Amino acid sequence: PLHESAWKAAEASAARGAEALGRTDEGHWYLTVSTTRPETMLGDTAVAVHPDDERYALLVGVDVELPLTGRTIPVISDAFVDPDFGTGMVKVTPAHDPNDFEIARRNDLEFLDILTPEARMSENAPERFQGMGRFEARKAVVAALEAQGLYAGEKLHTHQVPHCYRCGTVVEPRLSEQWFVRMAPLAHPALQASLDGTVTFAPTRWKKVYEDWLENIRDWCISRQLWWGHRIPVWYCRDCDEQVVSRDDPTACPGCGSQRLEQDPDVLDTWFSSWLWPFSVFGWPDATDDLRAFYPTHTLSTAPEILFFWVARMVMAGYEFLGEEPFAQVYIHGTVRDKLGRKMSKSLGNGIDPLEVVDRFGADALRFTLISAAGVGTDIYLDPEDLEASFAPGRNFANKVWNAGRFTLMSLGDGPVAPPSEVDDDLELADRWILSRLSRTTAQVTRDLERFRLHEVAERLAYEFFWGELADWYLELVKPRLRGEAGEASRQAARSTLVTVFDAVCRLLHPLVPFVTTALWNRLPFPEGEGRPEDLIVAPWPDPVPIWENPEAESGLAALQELITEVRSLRKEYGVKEGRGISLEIGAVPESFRGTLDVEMRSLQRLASVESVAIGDEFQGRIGAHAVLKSGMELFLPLEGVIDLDQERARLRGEIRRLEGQLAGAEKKLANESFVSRAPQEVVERENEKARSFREQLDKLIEKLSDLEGA
RNA sequence: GGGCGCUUAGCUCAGCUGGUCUAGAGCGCCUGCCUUACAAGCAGGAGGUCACUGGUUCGAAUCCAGUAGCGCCCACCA
Repeated sequence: PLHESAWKAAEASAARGAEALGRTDEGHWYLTVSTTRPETMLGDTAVAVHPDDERYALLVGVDVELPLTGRTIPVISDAFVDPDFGTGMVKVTPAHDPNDFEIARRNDLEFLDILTPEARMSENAPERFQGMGRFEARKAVVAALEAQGLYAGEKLHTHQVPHCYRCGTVVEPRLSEQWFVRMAPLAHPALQASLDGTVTFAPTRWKKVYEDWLENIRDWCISRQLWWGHRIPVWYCRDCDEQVVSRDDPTACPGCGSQRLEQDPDVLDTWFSSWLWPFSVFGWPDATDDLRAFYPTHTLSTAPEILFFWVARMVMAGYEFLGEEPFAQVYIHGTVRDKLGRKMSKSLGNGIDPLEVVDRFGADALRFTLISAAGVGTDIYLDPEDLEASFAPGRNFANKVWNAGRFTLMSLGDGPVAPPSEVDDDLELADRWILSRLSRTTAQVTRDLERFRLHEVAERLAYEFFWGELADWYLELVKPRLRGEAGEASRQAARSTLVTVFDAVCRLLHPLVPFVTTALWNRLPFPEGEGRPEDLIVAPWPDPVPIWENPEAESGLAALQELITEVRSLRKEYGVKEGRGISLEIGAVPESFRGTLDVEMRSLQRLASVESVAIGDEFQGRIGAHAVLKSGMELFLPLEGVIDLDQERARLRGEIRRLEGQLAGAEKKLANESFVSRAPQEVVERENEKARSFREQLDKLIEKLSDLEGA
């Protein structure tokens, strides 16, 4: 209800479309406001409108009677109010709403706390409501308004209310006294550290998030009403106004000498101790050796949701207490989520028990799986219901390392191992190849680790290098040599190479699969005269060895692989049983591959499972499987009686179609004037080379096909 | 409401400075193998209009804009 003195203004306002205004049958003016929490009206100390809202301009400053309370409160204006929401008029409850609290501070309003800590109506509420719970009071207030004919009705309004993260109870804001830390002076150096690159973030997008928060820094409430924690070191004197802040428990008030001191019942926010972590773990505030040796640290690895709570505050504390940043890099890893995208958490109970994973798949499998899933800036989705799907690959890899390691140790035997430099002259293609691959892999993996590209490390080092190159090819290639079948010099060269490579790969893999690599490395013989580090975990990280990098060995072995793979593929295509010995004929051998072929003849026979290999080009008119490799090399498997000619023709046609497509693509590019003139020379050259190779293969295949058409 | 991210094979995801990408891996699937390191394995295979539309460029999964869908974080209007 409005005081009669304001009725004139009300009438004028109503003419301007003031929606909140109404009039009783008796002609009394009143205001209607809406709320989702009717009981809070008992604590209202104003009604607010927007300063630019013409409809209500005349009413600002008038008094209204607040029903049920006997109190009179003013209409005020504040920019917070949204004129387009509801009637454009808001009730203001400073003690029980954060926004209203701010409005009250700006407008010098009263604060009336009508709730007890237990969320019952306090002595500040009208007597008839005192002691009621808030929900009970809500009903009672509505009923009381209704009884007085002051209730305008209700309307559905969907909004979100804060709930306790543990018990789900609706949280009511309530005025209280808390300790705060003034943050602006602390934030400044922490912001500067990011701006000037002293502290960097990976992925880089977190840099902006960090800086935005510090630029809009708010004071930090450090009081917590919890049972556990560091108690706030403040004592209040019961006999005077003195407050004592002290490290030691004071016994008497320094102001009046009273002994009646009472410590603040609250405890400190957990982060108030956690932000000291980078140096408190080293014994700070004592100037310990550890602190000198290890502070500042290098990289902090942490989760995105505590970037502000913890990371930013550690940087602040670092500068504040030690004058130096606590770490140079912050790596923000992904969050592990369940199938529905929910963060795995104890309270949701949607997590995976790491101990169960360790039990079923092994600790290395757990670690490896998470690393191989850790794409930069991406979350990790795992299905708690299907651990097999998530962790089997990790277990399989660890198992592979174990088996390859067992084989390595067994094959090396006991004799002394020569350092690689001493067997240099005896190194064979496979040795030179794997050393070359090792050096390149080392360089790549080191770079990937430095850039936190952990999943790339898993892919390149574990799958491509260890499994795909070392286990699948090198170990297979050197088996006979390790058995001594190619002579002692060859055996020693292979042993030396294998020890070198296995030692290095254990060091590289150690961060991914620490347990299995340690178990193997401890038993790995070391070359004569080479010092053995104390333990794998402290063994120096391998460096790339540029003199090992050997493009000829790599291309030679690649050609050998292609040859072997093609033979295997053809055998399979025509269902040639494992046991059945067949012969292989190779033609058009490139000059550069002749030497390799001679030397690796045995490897070829063994790995392609062919009984004999002949070099020649008398394939014309003969029945069998034909193929042409990238280098133009031709191969022929005489399979008369086994091969189905229709199938062979179809296969050749398929090959021809594939090559024609590739050739067409390359030729189209090369026919494009602007490609030839604008693309870098080497790109054009490469395209030319591709086209040439496609054409050569194509010509040969077409010839073979036409050869068969007549048969 | 503000900010950010994602969309590529049946599934989970790589693909960095545009050109070896007619696009890879693991799992799953098909075929053949218990080959004295490994069947949790070996060998061979099938499977993709790179969400859509437009733009930039000699050239786009990749860069830009828009659209659709999915998701995360922060704030929260009585």
